[in-house]
Amino acid sequence: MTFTIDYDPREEEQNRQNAIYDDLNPAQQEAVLATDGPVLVLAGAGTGKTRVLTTRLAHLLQSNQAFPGQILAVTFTNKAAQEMKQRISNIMGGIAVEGWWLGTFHSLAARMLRAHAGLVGLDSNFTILDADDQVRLCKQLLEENGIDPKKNPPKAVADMISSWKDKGKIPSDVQTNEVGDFANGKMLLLYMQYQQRMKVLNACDFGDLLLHIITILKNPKNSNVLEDYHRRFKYILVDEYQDTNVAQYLWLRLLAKGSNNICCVGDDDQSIYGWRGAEVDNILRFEKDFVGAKTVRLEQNYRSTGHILAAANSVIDNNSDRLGKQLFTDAGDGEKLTVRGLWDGAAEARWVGEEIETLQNKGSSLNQMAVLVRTGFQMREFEERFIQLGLSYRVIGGPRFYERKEIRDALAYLRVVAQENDDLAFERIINTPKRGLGDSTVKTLYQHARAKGISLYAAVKDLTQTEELRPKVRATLMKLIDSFEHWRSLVDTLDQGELATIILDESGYNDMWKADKAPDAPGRLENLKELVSAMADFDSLQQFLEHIALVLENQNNSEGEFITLMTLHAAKGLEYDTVFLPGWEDGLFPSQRSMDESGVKGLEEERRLAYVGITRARKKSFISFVANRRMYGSWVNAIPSRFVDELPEEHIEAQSEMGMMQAGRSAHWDSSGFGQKYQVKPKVKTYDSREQSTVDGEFSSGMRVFHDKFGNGTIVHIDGSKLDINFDQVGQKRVMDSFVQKA
DNA sequence: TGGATTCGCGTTTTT
DNA sequence: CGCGAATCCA
Repeated sequence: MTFTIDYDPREEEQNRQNAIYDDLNPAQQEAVLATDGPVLVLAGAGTGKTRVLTTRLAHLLQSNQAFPGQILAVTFTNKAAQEMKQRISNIMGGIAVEGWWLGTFHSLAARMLRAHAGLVGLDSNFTILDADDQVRLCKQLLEENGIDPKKNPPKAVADMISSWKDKGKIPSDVQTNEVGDFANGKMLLLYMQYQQRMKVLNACDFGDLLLHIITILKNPKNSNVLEDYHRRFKYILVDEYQDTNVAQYLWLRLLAKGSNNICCVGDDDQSIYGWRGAEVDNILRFEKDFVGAKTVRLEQNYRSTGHILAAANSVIDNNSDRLGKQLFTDAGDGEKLTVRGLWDGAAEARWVGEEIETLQNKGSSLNQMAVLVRTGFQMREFEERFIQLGLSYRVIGGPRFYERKEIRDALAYLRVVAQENDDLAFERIINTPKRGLGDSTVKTLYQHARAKGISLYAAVKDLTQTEELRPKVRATLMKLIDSFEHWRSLVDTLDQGELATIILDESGYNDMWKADKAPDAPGRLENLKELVSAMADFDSLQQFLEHIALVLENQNNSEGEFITLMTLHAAKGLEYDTVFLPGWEDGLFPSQRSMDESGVKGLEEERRLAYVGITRARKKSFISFVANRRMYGSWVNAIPSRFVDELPEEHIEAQSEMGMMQAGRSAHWDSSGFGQKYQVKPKVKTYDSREQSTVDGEFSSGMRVFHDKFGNGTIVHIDGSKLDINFDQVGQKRVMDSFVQKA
């Protein structure tokens, strides 16, 4: 494999600096130079992790300890991989480098699996299914097994299967006590059926990429394959090690057994992917599994100023489950964090907008600012405000290009061309655009396919040879098959962009949108054009399909100045001068769901997320929370996050808008500011109809308030009970009477 | 079969 | 509130 990187001589000097070891502190040097044997680098936020890993790689090459292709460098995100490639290429003088093994777990595993697909009963041109395909497949399986998809959501089934795969478990590895009574206790059966279907579809999901390759490498029959990789990889480097799951760990361990030269860099305090199967325990296991492992700690933070680091340290200190690091900085105190309470989300967005403009007026660049939210829906309010203010912004991790309906449809056509067994893709477009093939036809086709154990596409071919279908339907299907055969014959002669254009025209898909008078139809046609031009960058159709399945990137960011808007998860590994952290309300952040599902563990992971958020800032962090947040079109009364309480006063500058917060005799903010320590407990009087008496209570997070258009007659749910509430809203003040309606 | 309309429910986080 | 899915009607 070859990749070429644009070489910018202006960057050369700066990038060469990355290779100068004298410039590193002693701990960093140790991590770079200890090339023999296993090394675990426990590195805090902003301690130069990436730099150490990159320098180590460069050092291995420059000292001729390894050639390109002998180093396996695994990153967590594709972006990190690109960055690493860029930096190393610059260090090495911008040459094209042959034989690189650098990328995410999934892309590297996919590459390995293509080479050995036959060993697990797949063709090397297997399709990679995305999350949506997985869910649809699960739904089909539920229906086939007569399990109610309403009680047992297909998404939950897919999640459960994925979590087994994350743990490196094939169906026979699953213990009976792991199954539970979900899906009528048939989860294991569903998992087996799911895997069978994947073989028929000649497909893999994300988890399979790793799982299959582990299965292959573990099997003594394939010892030659494993030995081959052992010979090949002299050094293994892993970034963001705290986020590896068990499957990834097993994969690494198998590959590292050869040379025993493995270097993992991670920070247990930044482990934020537990919900996806990441295990911090992998760090602990490392020292047990790789005997004689050297552990290096990086504790000097070069990113943030004193107050920011102290606040972050103090928050993370509330976690009990830590390996323990104490970060320090020489950068001076800098500015205190600003903590602000506001009335509602709109006010919060207005305030953030003001602060941004103030910073801009002082000469700060938008490129050095970011707004980091807990969940995606929080973004909307900021976008609206930024548009009003004319602030350029960019959203990372929002609705993705490749998840748009029109793009997925177009891809489905291409997938069927590339691989005719891809039932999920075929089903998606069999009647798109409308061809008069309805549910009942598809059902007949599926019945035939199931009965004969063949794919949907093959079933169509079969049935069009018989008299079973209505003549009109039969003719339509024959035409469709002919089209696909035709397009497939063009794969080798046309480039994939041209092919896509032909398919979109001949299938009538473009026409469908041209005829559509919906306001978003022209935009969809634009997106399709964009898709075609994006395809030009790839060597083959299959390569393109694999790229989009694994590398779900957003459109590349244009030139100019933008403030970045993204989730805390997406902010991993990034840094900005100024960071805004809105929505610090209990239930939102920490997320209620995380706490309900995982208890203290969940809470600690949320706290690590807070730690990640604060430590993204070099110079200044703004934290905010609101009293009222709109969710699902109704209002939720919120109380400040417990993480706000955990910020030490000496590092904080607290602001409040008490005039706005004061609220009659019920829901109110403590007028002494943030109460004892920022905590604010709105109070509510309730009338309990069973007790026939009035009770004083506190608003808790998660209570839902449904306003009618007058602001009255609203309902609050607490643990299933309902309250009717009357609001008198005068200006910003509100008075609330409540009584229990039903318990 | 397809279009129109109502219904019901959701929002963590993502490779 | 807003979207996809189920349901209803031509």
